Amino acid sequence: MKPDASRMRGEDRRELILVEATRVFGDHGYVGTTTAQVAEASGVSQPYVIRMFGTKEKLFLEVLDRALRLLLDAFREAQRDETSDDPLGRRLGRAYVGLLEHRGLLLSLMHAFVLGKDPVIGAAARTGFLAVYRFLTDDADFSAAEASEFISGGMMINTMVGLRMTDEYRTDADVRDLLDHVFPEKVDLLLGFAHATDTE
Amino acid sequence: MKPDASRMRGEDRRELILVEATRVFGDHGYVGTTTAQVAEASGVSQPYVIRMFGTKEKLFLEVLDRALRLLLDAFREAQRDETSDDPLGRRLGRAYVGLLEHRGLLLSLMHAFVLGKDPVIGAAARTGFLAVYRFLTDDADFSAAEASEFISGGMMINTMVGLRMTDEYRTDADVRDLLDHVFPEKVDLLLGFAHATDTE
DNA sequence: GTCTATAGGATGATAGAC
DNA sequence: GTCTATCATCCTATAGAC
Repeated sequence: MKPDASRMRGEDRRELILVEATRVFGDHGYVGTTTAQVAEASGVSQPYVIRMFGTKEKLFLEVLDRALRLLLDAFREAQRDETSDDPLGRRLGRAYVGLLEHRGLLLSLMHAFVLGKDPVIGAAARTGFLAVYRFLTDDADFSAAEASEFISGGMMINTMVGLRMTDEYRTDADVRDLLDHVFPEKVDLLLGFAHATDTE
Repeated sequence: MKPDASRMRGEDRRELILVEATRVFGDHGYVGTTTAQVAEASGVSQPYVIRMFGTKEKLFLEVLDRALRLLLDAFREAQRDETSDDPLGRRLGRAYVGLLEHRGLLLSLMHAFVLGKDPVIGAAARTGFLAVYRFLTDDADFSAAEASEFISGGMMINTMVGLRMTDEYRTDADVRDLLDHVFPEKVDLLLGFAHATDTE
């Protein structure tokens, strides 16, 4: 389970730390995460994390950047995919929920979205958010109303995942109702992927 | 501008601190907020904040509790209001956006929603979230789908406010599009209330 | 490249005066 | 009730050895 940071070269190790950082930031938020937590999860020393990324803030910015890249990549692939005859909106929705496989990815973004007050993180968050919006309107040809509706559903999913509704409350009838209507055809996927992962 | 904490009695001062704490927590999040910031914003000493609420965590829980109470109060009043012939959904939507008047209220809730991993805050957040959902389905007679859609719009609003889209980006055409479609009839209200307030 | 040791600065909470 | 002073802890970042 614990990643083996030894016998890895630069690029791989960097990516490993970014993966783990994404998970920890997703669990505890930007301020709530310590570089020591990221280090332990990655199997390296805390100063090494700082050495590699400069500051905790820069590390978080790289996490955000990677998250956005993976998000837009997934969207582009879903758009290209002609094997399904589902409408584009549904394909993009599936791609979005599929991102839950990358633990902490959507939640790290969400944490950034609510830190808009922060000069550095806020600016990055706004830019990233607008990039997604522009993809929907420019590349996916969504109307403004469609894009807004799609993103609303995404923010709802992020919230449900952040609340860990999928963990402890999966037996609650209200939650099942909610999940069923947030994303009917992907509840199982959502439930399967959204499990909390301890990063203590 | 700065509240005058002197010449106030227990209850008033407690409420004042809760108001200021709501604003500061909304800006910086639970972990990102220091009790010293809350104290300074309230015009009292930092140890006094701790004295009055016990711990930072308990203070935040009281902020959440108050926020939920105000939220449900606003919903109940909107439901009772028969002066408008708007449908209930629209009246509730207006009530929700009106809560932006209470600076940091929706954002403090949002910060709690993404901290579901935390044993104490997560539990409170889930309970509060479900209370809102139950109001919509039980009291407002929304279907599960309608409730989900309504809440999705709410999470979208929270995100836009958290991103401070309303502050710096109000000239951006994409943002105007977004805002126009998130809540058409209340964009002005949203823009008017959503201004960041420095709580340094 | 990666670690150990540690400095330097903040923060939540307590003690105790008034 | 409210403040000042302060402690103990934690955390980011640096220094420097290997």
